[in-house]
Amino acid sequence: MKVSREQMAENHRAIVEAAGRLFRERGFDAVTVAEVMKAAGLTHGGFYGHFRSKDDLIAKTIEHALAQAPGPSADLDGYAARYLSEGHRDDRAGGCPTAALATETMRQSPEARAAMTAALKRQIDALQLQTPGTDAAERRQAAIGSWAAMVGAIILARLSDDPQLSDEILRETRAWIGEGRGAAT
Amino acid sequence: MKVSREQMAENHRAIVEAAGRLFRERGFDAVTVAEVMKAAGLTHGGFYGHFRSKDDLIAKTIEHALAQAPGPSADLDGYAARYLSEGHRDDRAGGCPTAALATETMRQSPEARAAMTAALKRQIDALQLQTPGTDAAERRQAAIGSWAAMVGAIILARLSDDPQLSDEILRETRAWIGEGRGAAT
DNA sequence: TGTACATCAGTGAACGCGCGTTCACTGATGTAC
DNA sequence: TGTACATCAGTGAACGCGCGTTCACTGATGTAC
Repeated sequence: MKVSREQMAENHRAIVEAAGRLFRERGFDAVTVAEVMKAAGLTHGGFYGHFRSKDDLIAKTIEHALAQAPGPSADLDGYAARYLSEGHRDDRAGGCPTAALATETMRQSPEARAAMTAALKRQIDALQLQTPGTDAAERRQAAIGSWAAMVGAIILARLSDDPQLSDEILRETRAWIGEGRGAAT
Repeated sequence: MKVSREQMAENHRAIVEAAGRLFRERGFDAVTVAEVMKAAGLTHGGFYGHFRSKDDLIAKTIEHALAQAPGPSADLDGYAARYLSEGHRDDRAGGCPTAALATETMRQSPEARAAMTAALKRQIDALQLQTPGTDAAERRQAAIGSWAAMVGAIILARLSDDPQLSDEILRETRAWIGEGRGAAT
């Protein structure tokens, strides 16, 4: 059952996309190659025509998901409001790859970790551009600090089995970031 | 080879302690029951005399590790300086259980998640007490915001394969948290 | 206090299941003429 | 443009390894007398 070149490219994309959602939702280890293939509408045997190994899929999936993730195009507060929304918290499968997979990626292949680091640098640079203020060092500090707070808050909000606490973490971190940090110095 | 009651209690403690270090270092899935028992100086067969299952061990280990973790006894800045130190970043096995295991614990048993949530509440309350300011709501906001930033920064610093970026994240987040947040309002 | 024996914590071989990976096969694609 | 055939993407059965879990056994503990 050979398929056309276009169909094969489309299948490849479907595999990476399905893996991206499943990995973010359940983690690398809990998702099987067969599950990913099934979610992509294929059978598990064809997997090795697309990837060298599950580790290879993981690395490629991380790169793809990070490339897809929307960067901060609005102002810092607007971005934080979207990032720290209940909608984002509840959409782990479609949300920020860093928040969903950072801890596990540390222990993956060097390629996977390098892709995450590169995305982290891009994110900090992009946030710095959206941060108000004239002093570049000060804006970089605010970019790093607020990115750390956003990632930490989403993780803690998802962790909490108490919905009120979860909402509070999002709300208060949003307010804390927007509190005119730079204005204090 | 029956052992004395004291020895058995000591063995139990050794298992939980070894599991705590191994889980924080490599994650729940990558650590085998046999490895934990070996690290505790025992053989794998005896495991089920101490725990009902690996999941049971995970829940008990999380509770134990969280109970052991030192809370913020100093002022907020002093605590942040220790938490965001290079030493803590490099000691994943002995460091903060939340930073090491939060993402994976979300998908574990309800007991494990509940233990993490309880620890999160305790941590926020304790941080609030160490936060300067008179307005309680404002201090709680600072406690939540800075805890999110601390957890996020340690995770991002550990993720980065670029040592300079990693150091910078710790340093700038420390400075950002200490920037006299409360004084701005 | 000393002795006999029941208990039971720990041992290590074995089991069974699940998952990553392989492979012989199928049949649609796409190229050569 | 139409036809014959080589290619090769996808299929699904099978393999083998590793890990959680079980179990018959061992021998030290600790209790009954």
